[in-house]
Amino acid sequence: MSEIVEEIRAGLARSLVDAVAGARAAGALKIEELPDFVVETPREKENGDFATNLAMLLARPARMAPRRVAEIITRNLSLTGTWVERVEIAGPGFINFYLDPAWVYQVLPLAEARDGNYGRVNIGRGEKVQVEFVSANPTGLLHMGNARGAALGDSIAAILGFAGYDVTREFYINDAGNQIENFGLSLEARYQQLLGIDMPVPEEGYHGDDLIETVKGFVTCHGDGYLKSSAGERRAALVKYALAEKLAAIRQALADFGINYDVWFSERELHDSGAVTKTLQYLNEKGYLYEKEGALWFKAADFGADKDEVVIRSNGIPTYFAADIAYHKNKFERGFKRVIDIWGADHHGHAARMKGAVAALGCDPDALEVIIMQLVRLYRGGEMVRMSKRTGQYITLEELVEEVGRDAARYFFVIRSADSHLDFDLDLAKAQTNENPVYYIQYAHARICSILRHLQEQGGKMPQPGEVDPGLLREEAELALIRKIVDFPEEVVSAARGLAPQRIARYTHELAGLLHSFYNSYRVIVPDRALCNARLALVNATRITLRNALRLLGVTAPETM
RNA sequence: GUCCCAGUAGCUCAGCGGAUAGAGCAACGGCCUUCUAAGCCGUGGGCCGGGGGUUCGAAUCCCUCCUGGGACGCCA
Repeated sequence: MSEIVEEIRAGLARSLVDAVAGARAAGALKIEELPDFVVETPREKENGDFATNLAMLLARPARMAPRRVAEIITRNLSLTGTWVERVEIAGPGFINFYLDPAWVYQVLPLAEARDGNYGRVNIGRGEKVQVEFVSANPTGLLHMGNARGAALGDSIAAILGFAGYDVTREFYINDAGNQIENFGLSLEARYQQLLGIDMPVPEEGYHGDDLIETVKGFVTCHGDGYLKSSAGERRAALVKYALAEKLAAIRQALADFGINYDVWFSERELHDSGAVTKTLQYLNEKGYLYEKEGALWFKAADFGADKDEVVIRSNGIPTYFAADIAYHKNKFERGFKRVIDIWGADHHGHAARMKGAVAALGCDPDALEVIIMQLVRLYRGGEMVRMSKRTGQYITLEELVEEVGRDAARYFFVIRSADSHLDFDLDLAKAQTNENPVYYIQYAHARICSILRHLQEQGGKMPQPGEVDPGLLREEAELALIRKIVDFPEEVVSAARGLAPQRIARYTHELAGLLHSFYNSYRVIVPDRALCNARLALVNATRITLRNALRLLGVTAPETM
């Protein structure tokens, strides 16, 4: 069974195409080709259940007034065997379709039958997509930017999966390069300090207190033995130990945040396997590299970027960019048709050059989609919480989850589009009041579960599909709720197309609102057995939809609160 | 200086080519002998930053200017 709205929409579109063809054959419309029209749901329900702009688009090519075109189309329209009861021409030339109100009732048995899969669509057709997100330096703990990226990335991946894509979640471990050098120097300084030797943490190093703890652990394992080693050996040992620890901590923090990756990809391995060198060789053979001032540059500007970028420094060490090119080559070699990277706003200059590199590799640059995520600002008590990564003064993901809870954190991070700066109000996220949208939504789910529990306590049973007559649901609040449930698969499509979890976040809030409205006006468990069954089917479908939508956001749907 | 993002109700933001621009919060007034009041109902509230253009139609697309944030490294 296909999705309800889509089926009707497709049916109407077909009828419209036939109508235009008929009118053209009869000589009533003189047009060359069919414009790209839409069948959409009007905002105002007085304008029908569906509407099309077809007549307005045909007005110019047909050299006729839009309403006149609409008349011709409607006269040629065949709607037998559809839900359409009435067609009207309105406004500047819209054709509005009014359906038999019963069309929405189909969703109740559908949602119940599909259960956890209600809302699942198949626009992806099994296409392989990779979502790479967070990819934080394994030199410290996760900060708010990482946290937002985590929530966004996981939710986008979940939505794409629900929309029929074959999704791989991937974390790129930056375990090579300059910051690892700095990391080593910082660890070394802490090591010496702990053992009574004065050595400052370098200016460019990592100043967070967490490194002191890490090194304490190292000392517990290895003692002061490395004081006598060469600096290189000492740093290597410290880095190896600390990387393993930090990575484990990051993994744990993400798992506690409800996020599990399919692949953890090491940058180090790209270097060790020779992939970086090979990729550069390839680009060089193609003539996309050149030397300047002792360094090797990639001609990014030839591929639409604003400037070229260094791939090998004059000291002979490849840059992060070089490794990233090799990484993306590897991604496409693994067969991903779409590669989605989620980066912080501070990397945005890098996006055009990376796409350029993808093009230079002979891949379609549009297959790489870079989502640039704007900054997060934390507020507490109405004041902005100041943070500095350099000094290590920042709130970590663990601390955030501990303070506001996982569900609130996940929800707040996806409520805004990635494009927008996010003001995260810690007090609001913690509030157990109606101001807090997370509780509002979860409460709707818990309320339904409470009704179902109540039913059970009274010895009642959920109705079998044959025992439900949805036609009994005629109240405004009931119809609005059903209509919203019907919309869910469409929302999934929009969210997947736009890589926009905020649409789902919004949807859950609207659906919860309609449930609360209904709940306050009508009782579900009523003596009228038939009405009771219909309403049970309604709230159960709401429960399923709410739970499925929340799952896409990584937010739990509690049964009691 | 160049590039990116944003500018819509008092505040935080949706809407991104369609009909009378929406939601939450805040403000004000109501609703619990009821399946959870962490809830509901009602009331106000807007030159969609300014100016041009494209279009039958613009908050939405184009140009330009203004304001705020960010990026412009042989860091990642």
